[in-house]
Amino acid sequence: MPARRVSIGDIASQLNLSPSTVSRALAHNPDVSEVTRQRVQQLAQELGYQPNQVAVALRRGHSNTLGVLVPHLAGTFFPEVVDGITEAASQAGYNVMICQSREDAEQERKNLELLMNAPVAGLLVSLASATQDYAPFEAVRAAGLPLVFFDRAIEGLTGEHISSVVIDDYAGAHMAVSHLVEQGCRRIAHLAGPLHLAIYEQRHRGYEQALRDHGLPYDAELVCPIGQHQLNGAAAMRQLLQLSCPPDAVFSSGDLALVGALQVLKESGRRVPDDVALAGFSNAEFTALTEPPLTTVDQHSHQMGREAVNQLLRMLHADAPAAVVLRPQLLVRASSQRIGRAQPLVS
Amino acid sequence: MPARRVSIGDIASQLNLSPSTVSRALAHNPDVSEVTRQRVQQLAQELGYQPNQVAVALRRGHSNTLGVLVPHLAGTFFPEVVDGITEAASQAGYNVMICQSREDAEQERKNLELLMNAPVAGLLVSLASATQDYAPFEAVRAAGLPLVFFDRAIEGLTGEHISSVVIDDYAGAHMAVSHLVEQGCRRIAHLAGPLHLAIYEQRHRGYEQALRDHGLPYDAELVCPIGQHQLNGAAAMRQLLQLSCPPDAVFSSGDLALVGALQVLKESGRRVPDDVALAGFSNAEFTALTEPPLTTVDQHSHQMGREAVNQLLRMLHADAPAAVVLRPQLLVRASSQRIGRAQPLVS
DNA sequence: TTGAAAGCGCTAACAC
DNA sequence: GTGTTAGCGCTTTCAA
Repeated sequence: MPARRVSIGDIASQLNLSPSTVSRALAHNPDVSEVTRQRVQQLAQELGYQPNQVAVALRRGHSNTLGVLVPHLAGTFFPEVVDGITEAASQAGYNVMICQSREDAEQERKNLELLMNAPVAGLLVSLASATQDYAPFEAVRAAGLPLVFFDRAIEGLTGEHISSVVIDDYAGAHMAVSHLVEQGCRRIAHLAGPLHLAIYEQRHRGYEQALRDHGLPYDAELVCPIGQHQLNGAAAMRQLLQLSCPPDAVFSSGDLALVGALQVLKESGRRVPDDVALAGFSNAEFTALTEPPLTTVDQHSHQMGREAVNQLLRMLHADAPAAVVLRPQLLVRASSQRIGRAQPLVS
Repeated sequence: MPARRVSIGDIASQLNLSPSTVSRALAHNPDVSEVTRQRVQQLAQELGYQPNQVAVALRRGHSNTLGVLVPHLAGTFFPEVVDGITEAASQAGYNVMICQSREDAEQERKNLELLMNAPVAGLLVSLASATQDYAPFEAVRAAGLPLVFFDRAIEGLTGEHISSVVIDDYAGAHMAVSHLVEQGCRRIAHLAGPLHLAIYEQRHRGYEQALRDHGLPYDAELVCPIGQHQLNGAAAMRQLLQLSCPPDAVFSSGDLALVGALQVLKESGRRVPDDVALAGFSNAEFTALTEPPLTTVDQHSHQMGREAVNQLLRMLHADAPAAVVLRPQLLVRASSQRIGRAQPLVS
């Protein structure tokens, strides 16, 4: 027989007080006398009183829950961001409700609706790749609900209560490619992602500009716009090796495609990084486990989550929205390090 | 100026009806006349009426939200389980609230409290590794809230509304080790996890029994109880290679330690699988990316999530609790395949 | 077939 | 200091 939850009314009647007094005592309202406060607190403790958050939310008109909507939880990126969100939210006394759109616009719309009715104090959203229609987000804006986009934002959508936290993809790609040039590479291929997605377009731009900044030509035959999967990376690498003048380095917009390229290079007898140097993007877990370990661009995913919560909290305190751009970090590993490295153990 | 949410009262007054009639019409209550129902539905549609779920939950005394509590979202396992949970819950009309205990008992207690007050219709929990005190779970049981443990359960805790869904770790380990024996391995080492955790203890038992079942001796010097990290696996492998009679195969209770072992083997000039065959546990993403790809035991994580929701739904429909044990699947890859494989491309 | 009224548990304005 | 009252939005008796 489950023990019925104890309510403020229960405490009130046991103490011959009114519910309001009990409520005030529990809230440390200074109006209530010290004696009463103590009596109430003690009994609440004994009875194991827990406030009914639903009633509180109904009364207040808002809850202390933040809604999170991510495309998926596969790979390492989104789980790490969510981790950062959870951590920061919990420190600020908020809890977190997580939904997945599974990269589907319709599912995304449903989840938005669900979260708005949950209800939540604010939303943290990373767009599904399939999203074309931004009407559901207009609805969020119309409702005046604070909204922070992270990683994947809607470029045009701004508003009183809309912020964004993204990474500087352009800078990340520029750093990686510049590094390859500094290691002596002169023909740097690019495994691009789908260029209609902003992040991949930016990385491509960073690649192109870095080449120009170092006086190297941009050669379209070195750019492979592929889906970011291992097999695609392998296929693209095979094609690149067929060129009359094959590349001496590869910069990939994703780590998975780069692993495919690495495998093809090793099969074909090329040495990495001596014959072909490699750099990727995302700092996926496995990049540290390959041989050689892969140079990659870290996206500060955990911090992105924390920062997104910060922005949301700011807006909840009626501060102005902001567009935060985080600077990524290049992790140089053996796959790209030609100069200044230790000698190999086996000659 | 955010448009105020439209409520049942708003619809009622616009239509000169009472709130109760509108509520009934919206709920497809057969008592209400067809005409009225249509008028109400239409206006609700036009005004974009969305029920306030908080009010509904307060009224009903329960919500349509399921609470999920996981130790963390790193790696692939828990995200995949959560994915399965989300999918199944959403199909059944429930939404999901996810919390992380970060492997910390105190955080776990707090989150349980939070979810119980959220409130949720039921709980899906995987224990934090640090949890010793099961009192918070007793409280859940006392409250009569349906609870499903997945992957990491409390062995002793049973009750009217407590189910569990776990994988058969013993069988998984037994399958992997039997496979190694069938491939001709006779001295099989074991990189065990911390044996005070049930899953690692079970895997160790499966390892031991598989040896006995094939008439092989159990040799304690081949068993390394280590933390499941890459460096630990590497260190353990180095030690194993020092033995006067080193192993011809390694079964690891985790994939990460196995990667460490693989790297040490390659550095030392051993061939995998010809000199030393390898098998791991978990089917981590990177096991398909190493060279050679690693044989490993898949835990059906996605299906575990779906099954956990099924069990919860059953209990919500007043069915009896159950203890479900999923059978894992051995994925044979090149790291263990000595016989019946294609000849290598390069001789 | 519809309406009036009560109440889920809590808080805040307003009395006293 | 404390109590009274009202109401958040919804559903569900009960009465008409």
